[in-house]
Amino acid sequence: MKFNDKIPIYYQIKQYIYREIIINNLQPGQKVPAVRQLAVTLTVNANTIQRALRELINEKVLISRRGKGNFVTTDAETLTNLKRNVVEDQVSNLYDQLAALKITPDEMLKYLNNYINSRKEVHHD
Amino acid sequence: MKFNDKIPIYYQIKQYIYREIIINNLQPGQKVPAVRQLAVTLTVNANTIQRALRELINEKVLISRRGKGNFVTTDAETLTNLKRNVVEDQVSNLYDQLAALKITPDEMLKYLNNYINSRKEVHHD
DNA sequence: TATAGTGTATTAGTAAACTAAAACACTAAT
DNA sequence: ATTAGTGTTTTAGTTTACTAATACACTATA
Repeated sequence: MKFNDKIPIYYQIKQYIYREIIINNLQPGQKVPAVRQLAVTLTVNANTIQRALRELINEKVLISRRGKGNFVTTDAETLTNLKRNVVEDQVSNLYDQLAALKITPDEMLKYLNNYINSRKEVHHD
Repeated sequence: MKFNDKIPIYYQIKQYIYREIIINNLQPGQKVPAVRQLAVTLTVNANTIQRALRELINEKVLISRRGKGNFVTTDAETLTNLKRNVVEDQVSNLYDQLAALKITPDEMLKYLNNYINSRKEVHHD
């Protein structure tokens, strides 16, 4: 996996697992790959995986069962909040960044429409 | 200044100076505050400021004159590219992040319209 | 020429992230 | 009981970012 060297790897792994849950590659109650397996797959040290998982467990997104594995929560509220928070954090972050460039909301909408529509045209695959 | 502890401070300072130039708080040819002054203003070490400035100088966004100061470039192309790149990087980054969540372009537009319009209503100041 | 204000470079020490290797705790299956 | 597969913890060493303090190079000016 390709990581951004400006952001801690463990943090990017957290976000990766958020995404896998949100798009249902990891379903509620499903077992997450073993720590050592993830370390191989993502080509990082097992301790770095463990650090990401520890935080996800603290956040109740994953449930740890010693000797068995780590499992995606089945709590509906946690899962709902997860998707909402991840999307909203990214959108609000963009909004704040563009606002800091003194771009008005109307200009943002115009620009985003142009950008996204141009990407749609390109995506004729 | 408040920094994101997940991203190197020198890198956030680069982005801060990009912004100051884009919104014309720092105009073409204008002198940037002195290294030691910026260190005080942003409450970081002077070496950290210097590292950010070094990269900006390498990128030709700033021009260094020893004994005099650092100055914003007057090169029109560099300045034009600066604004275009900063905005486009942020927008394309959001697009990619939302696409990774399997959100379609149409859904993005719908969501962004809702979000930005809701922010407009709030901003009755 | 001396001084103050610049940018630049060097040396040293600290903290966080990452890697590596090993040990420990628990579970399931043979 | 033993073994393999899990999660968890610990100890150690490296690298990067950051801070701190100092010195050096250049410019303008009193």
